[in-house]
Parts: sequence; C-alpha cells; structure tokens
Amino acid sequence: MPSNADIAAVFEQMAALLEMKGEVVFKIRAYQRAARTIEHLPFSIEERVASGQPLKGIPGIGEAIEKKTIEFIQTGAVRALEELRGELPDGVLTLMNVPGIGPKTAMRVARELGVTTIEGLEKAILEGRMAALPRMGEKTAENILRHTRALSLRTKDKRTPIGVALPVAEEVIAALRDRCPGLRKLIPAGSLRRWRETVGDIDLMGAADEPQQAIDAFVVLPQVMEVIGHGPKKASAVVKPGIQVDLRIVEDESYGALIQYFTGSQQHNIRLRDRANRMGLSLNEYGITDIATGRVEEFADEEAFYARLGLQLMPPEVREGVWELELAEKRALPRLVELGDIRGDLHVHSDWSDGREPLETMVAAAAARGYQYVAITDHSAGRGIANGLAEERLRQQIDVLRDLSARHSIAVLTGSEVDIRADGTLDYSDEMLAALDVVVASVHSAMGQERERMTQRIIQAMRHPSVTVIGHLTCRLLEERDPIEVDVEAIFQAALETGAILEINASPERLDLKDIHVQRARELGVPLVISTDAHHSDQLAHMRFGVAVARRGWCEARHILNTLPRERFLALIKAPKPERVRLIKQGVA
DNA sequence: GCCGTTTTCGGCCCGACTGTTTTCAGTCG
Repeated sequence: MPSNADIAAVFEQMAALLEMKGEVVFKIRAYQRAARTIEHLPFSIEERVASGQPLKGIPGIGEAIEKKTIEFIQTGAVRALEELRGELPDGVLTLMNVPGIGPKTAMRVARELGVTTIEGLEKAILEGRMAALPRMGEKTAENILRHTRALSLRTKDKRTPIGVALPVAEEVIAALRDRCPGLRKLIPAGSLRRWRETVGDIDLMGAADEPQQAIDAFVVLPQVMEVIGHGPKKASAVVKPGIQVDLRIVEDESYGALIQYFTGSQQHNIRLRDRANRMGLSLNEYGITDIATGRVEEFADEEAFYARLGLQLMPPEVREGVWELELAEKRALPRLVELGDIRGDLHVHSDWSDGREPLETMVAAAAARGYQYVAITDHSAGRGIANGLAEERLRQQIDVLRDLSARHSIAVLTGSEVDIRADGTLDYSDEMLAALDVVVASVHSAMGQERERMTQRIIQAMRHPSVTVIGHLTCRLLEERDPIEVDVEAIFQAALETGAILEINASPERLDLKDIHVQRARELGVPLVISTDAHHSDQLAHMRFGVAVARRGWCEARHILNTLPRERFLALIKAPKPERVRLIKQGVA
C-alpha cells in the first residue's frame, strides 16, 4: 500500500538519476514537478487508482507518469527506474544527500574517484583527491567535508517542526528590527509563511532603503552561529539552535513581488510563471516584465501583483500549486477560518493531572483570550504516569469547576481526556462519562496494534454515547514518533455515522489531524474542532498552529464547530448523538 | 514528460551566490 510520499519518492529518484545521465532538463523537471504535486495532494493516489478514477487532470501528471504510478502501485516497482539504477554507479543518490553535492558532482566523484559512500567521500577529501578534480578546489572540498560531518547528525531532508522554527524566526526578526531602524518590513516567507508542519529552513524577507545595511546587521546577530553566504541583497546563516536562515532585503517598491516569490510554493510559482508567459509576461522577485517591451512593473504588495495576473489574492496556506490558481481566477476562493473565529478550547489540562498550572489559572487564561467556553480535560485513571484522575477525584473536580464557572463569564465545561483502552473500552464507568460535558477519547497505549484492530478500537469508542471528540487521532509526534496504523477513511465514515467529532490537535508537536486529513474530512462533511491540548496557560496560544492546519485543509469557519457561539455549541454537544448527526448533516455551523 | 483562449509541436521560471574562473558551471531555492 504505497503512500503518496512513497510514489513521490519514486519520481524524485527518477528525476535525480535522469539528471545525472544528462537527460534534457525539461524531462527532469516534469518528474520533479509530478513528485512534489503528488506529495501534497489532499487524497490518496492509491485509493484513487483503486476506484478507477484517472490521474490525468492532476497538474503535472500525464500519460507516462500515470502509467508508471499504476505500475508502482500494482508491482511495487517501476521498471524504468530499476533500469536507470542499473546504468549508474551505486550510491550516487547517497552522495546527493550532501548539501553542495548535486548530480554533476555526484557523478564525477563516483566515476573519477570511484567513491560512492559518505565515508569514502570524506577520505577522498582528506587525501586531497577531491580538490584535485578540475573546477573543484580547496574551499569547495572543505565545505563539502563540513557538510558530511554535519550529516552524520542530521540528514539534508531532516526538517524542523514549525513549533520550533516559528519562535526562532520571530526572535531573529525582533533582534534585527532592534538593530536596524531603517528596516521597514520583515516577515517569514517560504514554508513557514505557508504554515507547513515542518520547514527545511527559515526564509525572511524584508524591505529597507539600504538593503545592504540590514544584510550586514544580520550576519553579526548574536543568534548567528555560522555565516554560509553574504552578498549585498541576500545572506544565509545557521542560527541557534542549528536552523538555516536565509534573509533577502529589497527596496519598498518591489516588496510585494519579493514576498510573493519567496512564499512559493515552488509548484505554485512554476504554475504562476506558466500563466504569466501565456500573457506575454515574465515574473521575478523584483516585479513583472512585459516580454515584448521589456518594461518592468513593480509591486509594493502581493494583492496588486496577483491582480496584474488576473488572480484573486491567495492565502499562503493554499499556495501548494494544485488547484488554487483555477479558483483564484474565478474569484471563488473560500474565506478560510481565522484565529479570531475560535470561541473556545476543548482540550485543556491542569495540575490535577499532568498539566503545570491550577484550574483557576487555565480558566482565567482562556477567558483572557476572549473565549466563550473552555473544557477542562485532565487524564483518566489509567494514565498513572500522567497522574490520571480516579473517579472520586474527577467528581471533586466537577464541583470545583461548577464553582469556577459561576465566578467567570466564560462557560467552564467539565470533561476528561479518557483513554481508549487496547480493547476499545473506555477508562471510566458509563455513569462517570455521562456526568461530563465533554469527553475527549484518545489512544495513549498499545500503539503498535495492527491497522484493522486499531481502527475498530477507535470506532468502538466513537460509538459510545458519551464520547464527544476523538483526540489526536494518529498519535504521531512530529519528527519523533510515527503515526499509528489506522484506516483514516473508515474513521471519517464512522464520524459521520456516530456524530463523534474529530480533533485537530494544535500542539505543534502533534498537529494531528494533519492538513491532508483535514482536507479530506472537510470534503466529507466530518465534524471538526481545533483544540490545543494545553498543559500550561502559555500553550493556549498554540491555537494558531491548529488554525493554520485547518486553513491548509481549506476549512472555513463553518467547518470548525468551536467557532460556534456558546449557546449553539452547548446545544450541539449536549444533544444525544443521533440528534447531533442530524444537526451536523444540516450544516449546523 | 507535460501542455494548449496564440500552439497536438515547440516551447518549457528565474536569479543569487560561490568558487573557480577571466566568462562561467554548479547548486540552491
């Protein structure tokens, strides 16, 4: 059962090997483009093929790539790829993992030095054989050596979770603004601005009268550990704790074109350029050039830039190069859900279990965010390690919360994050669960169960009359723990049937559901909430990450139930489940 | 290999930086 990522990897490798062979660049790009498109599709290619739907129509996928995709799904291999592998030296793909080594260098190193491993490469550099190659030199060899050494700790495609990268970006921005009064604008661009769950590096874009001053100030910031490149308009550096930051500064007039260009995605830009070409225009980061006259138009903001191309401004979160251009042309983009639409948080811990602050603090912080409701959901009894609450303590907590609710304008909902046990039963009695306003049921144990059993386990919990929400469905921890094996499509169907709501867990370590799941859930009409799983009042601010995931799934406020005002939200979660199913089908939000 | 409100053939995104070169190739995004 190949995932979209597996299929994308096949075409990435095709592209890399064709590039080494010296194939025409356009063929290479076609494979790269297909790979990246497939990686970001909101549906499973494997399922689409199984249901007999064509792949043609997906941008960048034509006859040849469709055939190879089907071949891969059916046989687990692609003959053309195997043949290419046979023609080229073993290990060249490994060498290409080293930053600074592209296809040309990888081939020369393999052919002329007989080196096909990272260890062999390091040896060749230390012995001076690398620098002796034509158009190679001491500095190039030295740089590559530095990268191979870093590689033993981190690979080229090791990505940083957005929850780590965004605060780093914000810190650098603040520091640079502080030292550079002439800096008029400065924002994160790239995958960070598109709110991808992980980023490869941090792109910062700005506008200033004297770009060079800002660039020079950047490379000497205390956060900078190592300067990689430093020119008049652009610099790259590694900042603490080891993330690469690329900074570009232009003058005000071309700021719109700059941020458009560097927000990407690459696929989005390639499609945009394609469109511009057909209009007789050429795009770059400084503006739009009329090819016939050579006249350059500059744009101070993105809206005007897109308008010149006949397009509605697209939120960065949807710029993945799949279907947004068609909708922007028809001015049919949805108004995506915003942080300000959120009326409550439904997954919050306190120091009664493994949270770090008292109930009072958490409730006051939720009220201070302007929420109309908040649910306290400490762990259930079975979570010994998280100081889960025995039923008696939970009953005490309910009393305390009733009292708190009376003293605050915010509605304080009683709740629990109850374990779904390995056999699909829940960790409290039915009477206990029925006494709660909000029951978030989550898997925390026996995560290695096989797919069918895990799926049935979760569906059994969804059918329980008192279960309101399923928490962090796939249990993944970004770059730390793989998701559990679960049939997400079956879970979505069960959600529609049972009225169980699915959580978008906004904790930046989780982001679970993830963007493409949310996109699919939205298409099916599956009810969703966004919750922070906060263990500290500061973490209520993680809501922004969850909202971003929903936006990447093209959700409007009506798709997210905790955008509902208090009375309607309470009516919904207190309705018996069959009634809730009916309300949700009507489009309650 | 993909694609078409100029085209089913002939195009295909564009520039910065580095290191090695005296005009440019390779890599990256």
